[in-house]
Amino acid sequence: MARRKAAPVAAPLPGLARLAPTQQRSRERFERILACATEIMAEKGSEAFRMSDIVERSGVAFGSLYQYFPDKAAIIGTLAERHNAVGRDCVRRDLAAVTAPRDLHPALCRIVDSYYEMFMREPVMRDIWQATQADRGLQKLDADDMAVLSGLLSDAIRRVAPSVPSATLASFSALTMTLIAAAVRHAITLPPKKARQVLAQFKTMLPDDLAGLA
Amino acid sequence: MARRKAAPVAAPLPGLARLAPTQQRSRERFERILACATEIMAEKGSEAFRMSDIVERSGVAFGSLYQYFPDKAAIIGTLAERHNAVGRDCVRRDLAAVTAPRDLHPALCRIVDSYYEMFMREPVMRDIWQATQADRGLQKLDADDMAVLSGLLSDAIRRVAPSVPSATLASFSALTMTLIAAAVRHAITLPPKKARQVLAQFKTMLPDDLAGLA
DNA sequence: TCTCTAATACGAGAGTTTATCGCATTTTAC
DNA sequence: GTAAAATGCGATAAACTCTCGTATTAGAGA
Repeated sequence: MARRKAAPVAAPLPGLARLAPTQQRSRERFERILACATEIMAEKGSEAFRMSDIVERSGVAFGSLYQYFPDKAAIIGTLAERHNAVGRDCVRRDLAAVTAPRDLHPALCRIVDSYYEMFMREPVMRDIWQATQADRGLQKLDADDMAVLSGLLSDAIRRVAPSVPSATLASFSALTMTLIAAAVRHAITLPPKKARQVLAQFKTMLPDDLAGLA
Repeated sequence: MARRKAAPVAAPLPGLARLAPTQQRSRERFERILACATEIMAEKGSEAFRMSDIVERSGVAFGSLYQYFPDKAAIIGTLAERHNAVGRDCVRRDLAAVTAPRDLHPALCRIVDSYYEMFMREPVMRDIWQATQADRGLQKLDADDMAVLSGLLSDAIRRVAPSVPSATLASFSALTMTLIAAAVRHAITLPPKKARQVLAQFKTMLPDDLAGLA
């Protein structure tokens, strides 16, 4: 990071892109930058990902790059946030099916599968995630995402078991989502067959009733 | 990273320190560098950790620093490896008590507690871990550590249940250790009281018999 | 169509940080 | 005491990220 003086375009969301440009052309370039960034990360890994790579591949100059994104972390952050949003949609969808206490365990299992398939479909997600772990500001972004996921799970459980105490529920949800994320990130490092086996094992460890929460 | 020409001291372990210097004085400086690095990380976080900070605080010149460590990652790697070794000792000790299948669950619970207490005793471990996650080479170091831990668990189970198939056992052990690490890293972000509650919840999710492995 | 203004684009180079190299100093061996 | 090996040093090369003044382009109004 070098010196910083003025924000030339508009109020930036912390760690994310500057406010969207108004002209059509620039919106296209914005997307082009993100697309190139994704390609480069997929090819070279998050570690070797350089601003100069994006300049070279996208044809967008340094100055322009920094008109769209306040810094390098913002590019990674924008990619991460898009993927996180996809993940949140999966979870929302899988939890929507919970209408009775006994639906919970199957729903958690579906989330495990959704998450695993999402990572397998977009291997670059792993690089993006690693890049977010490397930056304090971006770690917060993932922490916030986890908080939302945890909230979604809490809401689903509350729907079918209103008597569970709030504090217990919050702790349980956060832990469960953390473990699901950890298990899936572990699984994607394995060959697919092993991965399925490991995830099956993991599903048996997920709670299949709400007794522990009472 | 800049250019590299020759390894002036000796064959470096990848990601770690160069081979130990022979003289007493230099061995002391080596430790001094690591001690300062730990302090700086604890104070400023892994993100803001600079080689120039170490030079300033330790009084060791740049050239000398790089005589002991091939690069910045090696300093972090050396710290990480030391902490990992402590963790492995905990696990070894806790698993040594397993002499029958029913000892397994209590042993896993003890590991959870040992790990949590280790992190609480040395908060800088969290920064060191984050720094290792930020570097591809160091990620491997943690992966290797996890492989060892997983192996220790496999050995313990094999001792009391020789009939469990190897492949199943390996998958189970790797998953279990991964989940323990994830749960503990989650817990240390919480206030201690909540953390205990979450870890207690987690322990109930750990398998308490070996039926699932048969 | 022309013109004016704001938005967008540009890239040399400033500012940081990591890492090296050749020479100076200290330790060890004999 | 002296030669050789080990260790110490810091200016500076190299690799980055990010900025700033200027050039170009788009779009609204005449």
